[in-house]
Amino acid sequence: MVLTRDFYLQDTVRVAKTLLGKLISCQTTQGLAVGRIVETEAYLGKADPASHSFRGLTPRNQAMFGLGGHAYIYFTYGMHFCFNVVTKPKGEAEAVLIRALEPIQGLDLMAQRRGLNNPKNLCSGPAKLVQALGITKQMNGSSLITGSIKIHTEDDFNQTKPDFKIVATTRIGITQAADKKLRFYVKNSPFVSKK
DNA sequence: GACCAGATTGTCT
DNA sequence: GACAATCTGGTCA
Repeated sequence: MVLTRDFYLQDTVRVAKTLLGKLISCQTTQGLAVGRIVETEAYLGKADPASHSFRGLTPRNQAMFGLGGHAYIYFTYGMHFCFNVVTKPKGEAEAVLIRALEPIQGLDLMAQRRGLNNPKNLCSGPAKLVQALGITKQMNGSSLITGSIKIHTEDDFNQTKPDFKIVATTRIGITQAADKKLRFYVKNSPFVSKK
Protein backbone atom coordinates (compact mmCIF):
# COMPACT_ATOMS: atom_id res chain seq x y z
CA MET A 1 0.00 0.00 0.00
CA VAL A 2 0.97 3.65 -0.42
CA LEU A 3 2.03 5.42 2.77
CA THR A 4 -0.67 7.74 4.12
CA ARG A 5 -0.50 11.36 5.26
CA ASP A 6 -0.18 10.36 8.92
CA PHE A 7 3.17 8.75 8.24
CA TYR A 8 4.69 11.99 6.96
CA LEU A 9 3.39 14.09 9.86
CA GLN A 10 5.51 12.22 12.43
CA ASP A 11 8.79 13.37 13.93
CA THR A 12 11.35 13.88 11.13
CA VAL A 13 14.07 11.65 12.62
CA ARG A 14 11.53 8.88 13.08
CA VAL A 15 10.36 9.24 9.47
CA ALA A 16 13.97 9.16 8.26
CA LYS A 17 14.58 5.86 10.07
CA THR A 18 11.23 4.33 9.17
CA LEU A 19 11.68 5.14 5.47
CA LEU A 20 14.57 2.68 5.31
CA GLY A 21 13.35 -0.48 3.59
CA LYS A 22 10.32 1.26 2.05
CA LEU A 23 9.77 1.25 -1.72
CA ILE A 24 9.72 4.38 -3.86
CA SER A 25 8.12 4.35 -7.31
CA CYS A 26 8.15 6.88 -10.11
CA GLN A 27 5.72 6.71 -13.03
CA THR A 28 6.70 8.56 -16.21
CA THR A 29 5.77 8.32 -19.89
CA GLN A 30 8.81 6.06 -20.31
CA GLY A 31 7.59 3.54 -17.73
CA LEU A 32 7.72 2.64 -14.06
CA ALA A 33 10.86 2.55 -11.93
CA VAL A 34 10.97 1.25 -8.35
CA GLY A 35 13.72 1.21 -5.72
CA ARG A 36 14.08 0.27 -2.04
CA ILE A 37 15.28 3.11 0.21
CA VAL A 38 18.58 2.19 1.90
CA GLU A 39 19.91 5.60 2.97
CA THR A 40 18.34 8.85 4.27
CA GLU A 41 19.28 12.09 6.02
CA ALA A 42 17.10 14.26 8.30
CA TYR A 43 17.02 18.06 7.95
CA LEU A 44 15.39 19.77 10.90
CA GLY A 45 14.11 23.08 9.56
CA LYS A 46 14.79 26.30 11.43
CA ALA A 47 16.69 24.53 14.22
CA ASP A 48 19.23 23.01 11.81
CA PRO A 49 21.91 25.29 10.24
CA ALA A 50 22.53 22.70 7.52
CA SER A 51 18.92 22.84 6.37
CA HIS A 52 17.89 24.93 3.37
CA SER A 53 14.98 26.27 5.42
CA PHE A 54 17.25 27.54 8.24
CA ARG A 55 17.27 31.09 6.85
CA GLY A 56 13.54 31.23 6.22
CA LEU A 57 11.20 30.95 3.26
CA THR A 58 12.56 31.65 -0.25
CA PRO A 59 11.21 30.81 -3.71
CA ARG A 60 13.68 27.94 -3.89
CA ASN A 61 12.74 26.17 -0.68
CA GLN A 62 9.02 26.95 -0.47
CA ALA A 63 8.07 23.30 -1.09
CA MET A 64 9.86 22.44 2.16
CA PHE A 65 7.50 24.74 4.06
CA GLY A 66 4.44 22.87 2.82
CA LEU A 67 2.49 20.01 4.39
CA GLY A 68 4.23 16.69 5.07
CA GLY A 69 3.88 14.17 2.26
CA HIS A 70 5.07 16.37 -0.60
CA ALA A 71 8.26 16.29 -2.66
CA TYR A 72 10.99 18.92 -2.33
CA ILE A 73 13.34 18.76 -5.29
CA TYR A 74 16.23 21.20 -5.57
CA PHE A 75 19.05 21.92 -7.92
CA THR A 76 22.66 22.08 -6.70
CA TYR A 77 26.29 22.20 -7.81
CA GLY A 78 25.23 23.55 -11.19
CA MET A 79 24.28 20.15 -12.52
CA HIS A 80 22.49 17.93 -10.00
CA PHE A 81 19.03 17.50 -8.49
CA CYS A 82 18.25 15.97 -5.10
CA PHE A 83 14.94 14.59 -3.82
CA ASN A 84 13.50 15.20 -0.34
CA VAL A 85 10.38 14.02 1.48
CA VAL A 86 8.71 16.89 3.36
CA THR A 87 7.62 15.97 6.91
CA LYS A 88 5.46 17.43 9.71
CA PRO A 89 2.65 20.01 9.48
CA LYS A 90 2.78 22.97 7.12
CA GLY A 91 5.34 25.63 8.10
CA GLU A 92 7.70 23.36 10.06
CA ALA A 93 9.97 23.10 7.00
CA GLU A 94 11.54 19.79 7.94
CA ALA A 95 12.45 17.12 5.39
CA VAL A 96 14.21 13.82 4.75
CA LEU A 97 16.78 13.65 1.95
CA ILE A 98 16.68 10.33 0.10
CA ARG A 99 20.34 9.46 -0.49
CA ALA A 100 20.37 5.95 -1.97
CA LEU A 101 18.14 3.16 -3.31
CA GLU A 102 18.44 -0.50 -4.16
CA PRO A 103 16.99 -0.88 -7.69
CA ILE A 104 13.93 -3.20 -7.69
CA GLN A 105 12.02 -2.67 -10.92
CA GLY A 106 12.69 -0.92 -14.23
CA LEU A 107 16.42 -1.68 -14.13
CA ASP A 108 16.77 -1.34 -17.89
CA LEU A 109 15.11 2.07 -17.82
CA MET A 110 17.41 3.21 -15.01
CA ALA A 111 20.48 1.88 -16.82
CA GLN A 112 19.42 3.73 -19.96
CA ARG A 113 18.93 7.03 -18.11
CA ARG A 114 22.22 6.70 -16.24
CA GLY A 115 24.26 5.32 -19.13
CA LEU A 116 25.51 2.52 -16.85
CA ASN A 117 24.85 -1.18 -16.30
CA ASN A 118 26.15 -1.89 -12.80
CA PRO A 119 23.09 -1.92 -10.43
CA LYS A 120 25.34 -0.80 -7.58
CA ASN A 121 25.97 2.49 -9.38
CA LEU A 122 22.43 3.24 -10.54
CA CYS A 123 21.04 4.80 -7.34
CA SER A 124 23.99 5.05 -4.90
CA GLY A 125 23.74 8.80 -4.34
CA PRO A 126 21.05 11.50 -4.12
CA ALA A 127 21.62 12.94 -7.60
CA LYS A 128 21.98 9.46 -9.10
CA LEU A 129 18.64 8.13 -7.91
CA VAL A 130 16.88 11.26 -9.15
CA GLN A 131 18.32 10.65 -12.61
CA ALA A 132 17.63 6.90 -12.53
CA LEU A 133 13.97 7.30 -11.52
CA GLY A 134 13.37 10.08 -14.04
CA ILE A 135 12.46 12.65 -11.38
CA THR A 136 12.38 16.22 -12.74
CA LYS A 137 12.10 19.66 -11.21
CA GLN A 138 8.51 19.81 -12.47
CA MET A 139 7.69 17.31 -9.72
CA ASN A 140 8.85 19.76 -7.02
CA GLY A 141 5.97 20.31 -4.59
CA SER A 142 3.93 17.37 -5.91
CA SER A 143 2.09 14.99 -3.57
CA LEU A 144 3.71 11.68 -2.63
CA ILE A 145 0.25 10.18 -2.11
CA THR A 146 -1.43 11.08 -5.40
CA GLY A 147 1.44 12.28 -7.65
CA SER A 148 3.93 10.62 -10.02
CA ILE A 149 6.27 9.73 -7.16
CA LYS A 150 4.88 7.47 -4.43
CA ILE A 151 6.30 5.68 -1.39
CA HIS A 152 5.00 2.20 -0.57
CA THR A 153 5.24 -0.27 2.31
CA GLU A 154 7.95 -2.95 2.21
CA ASP A 155 5.69 -5.66 0.76
CA ASP A 156 4.46 -3.90 -2.40
CA PHE A 157 5.65 -4.93 -5.88
CA ASN A 158 5.73 -8.60 -4.79
CA GLN A 159 8.56 -7.88 -2.35
CA THR A 160 9.05 -9.46 1.05
CA LYS A 161 9.66 -7.35 4.13
CA PRO A 162 13.45 -7.26 4.62
CA ASP A 163 15.26 -7.75 7.90
CA PHE A 164 18.08 -5.27 8.52
CA LYS A 165 19.86 -3.09 11.05
CA ILE A 166 19.96 0.72 10.95
CA VAL A 167 23.24 2.59 11.32
CA ALA A 168 23.19 6.25 12.44
CA THR A 169 26.10 8.49 11.44
CA THR A 170 26.99 12.03 10.38
CA ARG A 171 25.59 13.68 7.27
CA ILE A 172 27.53 14.06 4.05
CA GLY A 173 28.51 17.07 1.98
CA ILE A 174 27.59 19.79 4.48
CA THR A 175 29.66 22.34 6.39
CA GLN A 176 27.13 23.43 9.05
CA ALA A 177 26.22 21.20 12.02
CA ALA A 178 28.37 18.53 10.43
CA ASP A 179 28.74 16.64 13.70
CA LYS A 180 25.09 15.68 14.16
CA LYS A 181 24.19 12.03 13.55
CA LEU A 182 21.20 12.52 11.30
CA ARG A 183 22.17 10.17 8.47
CA PHE A 184 20.71 6.66 8.53
CA TYR A 185 21.44 3.68 6.34
CA VAL A 186 20.87 -0.07 6.08
CA LYS A 187 23.80 -1.92 7.58
CA ASN A 188 25.82 -3.99 5.08
CA SER A 189 23.81 -2.83 2.06
CA PRO A 190 26.05 -2.62 -1.04
CA PHE A 191 23.82 0.17 -2.39
CA VAL A 192 24.56 3.00 0.08
CA SER A 193 26.49 6.01 -1.25
CA LYS A 194 29.38 5.78 1.20
CA LYS A 195 30.46 3.74 4.22
C1' DG B 1 41.12 1.57 -3.37
C1' DA B 2 42.15 6.42 -2.16
C1' DC B 3 42.61 11.00 -3.29
C1' DC B 4 41.89 15.14 -6.29
C1' DA B 5 40.17 18.46 -9.64
C1' DG B 6 36.65 19.94 -12.88
C1' DA B 7 31.95 20.64 -14.37
C1' DT B 8 28.26 24.39 -14.27
C1' DT B 9 24.19 27.42 -12.72
C1' DG B 10 20.57 28.88 -9.48
C1' DT B 11 20.43 31.32 -5.26
C1' DC B 12 21.51 34.25 -1.57
C1' DT B 13 24.68 37.96 0.55
C1' DG C 1 30.54 37.43 -6.34
C1' DA C 2 30.84 33.24 -3.73
C1' DC C 3 29.09 29.07 -2.81
C1' DA C 4 26.38 24.74 -2.84
C1' DA C 5 22.61 18.48 1.06
C1' DT C 6 27.32 16.03 -5.89
C1' DC C 7 29.23 12.98 -9.46
C1' DT C 8 32.64 11.51 -12.59
C1' DG C 9 36.88 10.52 -14.45
C1' DG C 10 41.57 10.98 -13.90
C1' DT C 11 46.07 9.65 -11.47
C1' DC C 12 48.80 6.98 -8.45
C1' DA C 13 49.52 2.94 -5.77
